[in-house]
Amino acid sequence: MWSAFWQQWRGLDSPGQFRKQYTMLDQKALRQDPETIATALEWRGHVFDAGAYAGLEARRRELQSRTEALQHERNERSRAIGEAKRRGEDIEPLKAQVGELGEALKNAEAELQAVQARLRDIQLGLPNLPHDSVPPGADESDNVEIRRWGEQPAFEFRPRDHVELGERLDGLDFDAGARLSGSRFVVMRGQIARLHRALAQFMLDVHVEAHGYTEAYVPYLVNEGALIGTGQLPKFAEDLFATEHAEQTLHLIPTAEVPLTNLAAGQILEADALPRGYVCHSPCFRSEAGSYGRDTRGMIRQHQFDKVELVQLTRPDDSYAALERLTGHAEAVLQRLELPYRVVTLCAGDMGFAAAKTYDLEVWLPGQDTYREISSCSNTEAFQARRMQARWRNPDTGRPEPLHTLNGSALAVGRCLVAVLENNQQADGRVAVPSVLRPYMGGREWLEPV
RNA sequence: GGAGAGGUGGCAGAGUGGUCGAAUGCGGCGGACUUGAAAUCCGUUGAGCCCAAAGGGCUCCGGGGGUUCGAAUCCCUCCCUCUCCGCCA
Repeated sequence: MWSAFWQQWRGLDSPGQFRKQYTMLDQKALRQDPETIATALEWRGHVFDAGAYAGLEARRRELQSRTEALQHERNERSRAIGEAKRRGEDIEPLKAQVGELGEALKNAEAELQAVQARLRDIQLGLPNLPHDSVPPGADESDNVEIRRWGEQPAFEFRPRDHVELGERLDGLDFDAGARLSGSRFVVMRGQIARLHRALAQFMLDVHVEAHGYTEAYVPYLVNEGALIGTGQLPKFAEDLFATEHAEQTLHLIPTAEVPLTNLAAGQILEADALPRGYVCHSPCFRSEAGSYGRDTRGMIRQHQFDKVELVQLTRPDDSYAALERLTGHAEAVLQRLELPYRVVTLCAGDMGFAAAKTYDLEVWLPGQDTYREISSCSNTEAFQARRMQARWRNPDTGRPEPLHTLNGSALAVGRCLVAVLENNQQADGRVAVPSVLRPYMGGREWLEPV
């Protein structure tokens, strides 16, 4: 897998360069204070053997010094041969001397490479460090609700869930999805398909026109380099759908965050180019390995779903303010749709691999009588930026430094459709079209049972 | 898919075995000249890593491998781009 990956990653390639690349945590910190890092990682439930790492790191340092000394000697001697040759002297004795050097150098280089590969593997497997403001905890139950918005609708009847509503509206067909592709696929038709499209269009327009994001259209198949950059690989390959094409592996994107964030890969952006924001509507493909039996009913958890994704690139000192803004942009969509929701700060143990801090937006679903995740907004700080070499030129130092990347769903279109159906249902089975969506629905105010 | 050409620093573009991290031009930055600007002239201008106090060293000319004392330069292979033909939305 690795050789193919390196080949695919252009510009981020040489042995000299990959030393610093594809690490998520700061190399210097890892080197200088692995114990502290181990403690911080423990906090989010990851075991890191600091002692073993420090040992490997010491070995690397020794090997690198030795290798570079040998390279230096080779360069010197080769240069001397060149000069002797130009002067017309006999170079055979000189050549014999260097011959022995070659073997030692070859061995040193091979050893160094092996150690570097091991270090890289460890580094790539380490999750991000939680930010100081992240609450401790092991799982979902330790997440902290920080605010609620909107009123949960009071029904004078037993509210139906979206599966039932979708059936009565003749627009959600899970059987057809299963016949075509298998479980966790759905076919939408008619007024529901249109509502789905309206939601995506509406969200795009809000983010472009009101929030200033740049709209993007991206590939839905990406190479392994991109997935390493954002942190899906090497650890979470089983969550992805893979394709083989022309002897290279491409994966279906699990989120537009992957292509969008990787737009900055290998780049050095000028300070005045930040912050930069992208919005993209795309399908997302997830194998949902390990979630057997969970959310099997309805379209809460599908192999394929649409999402409008926000990505921001910021200066490091601005990323936490940007996280608040970005979360607000996602909330704005729910507010305009008049859907009740709450905001939750994920605890250290519940955060995704790349995140330093995450807010989840959970929308009220009457059919389930609970709040369900509809958006996840994260600051990954420099984690992804280091892996993909996304940098900015810091005017204070004049040097290229990793920038910060953020991402958030705004929103998951399928789950949003579910929320609209369930929250806006009437006793007679009709569903009110939120007023902001009516222009996208040909002025239509109601979805009517067929 | 077939035939051909090519991938070099922010861009353009030289370099076909040795002192090349790389000519030259443009762009950028600093300075001179100018009331200011333009023009002109001078200087400067890639990234990463190692040891480190200064300083020294290593790596990178699409990726990987090979030949060689020595590779941007030769060989193999993969990827990408362009032109023509075919096909197609």
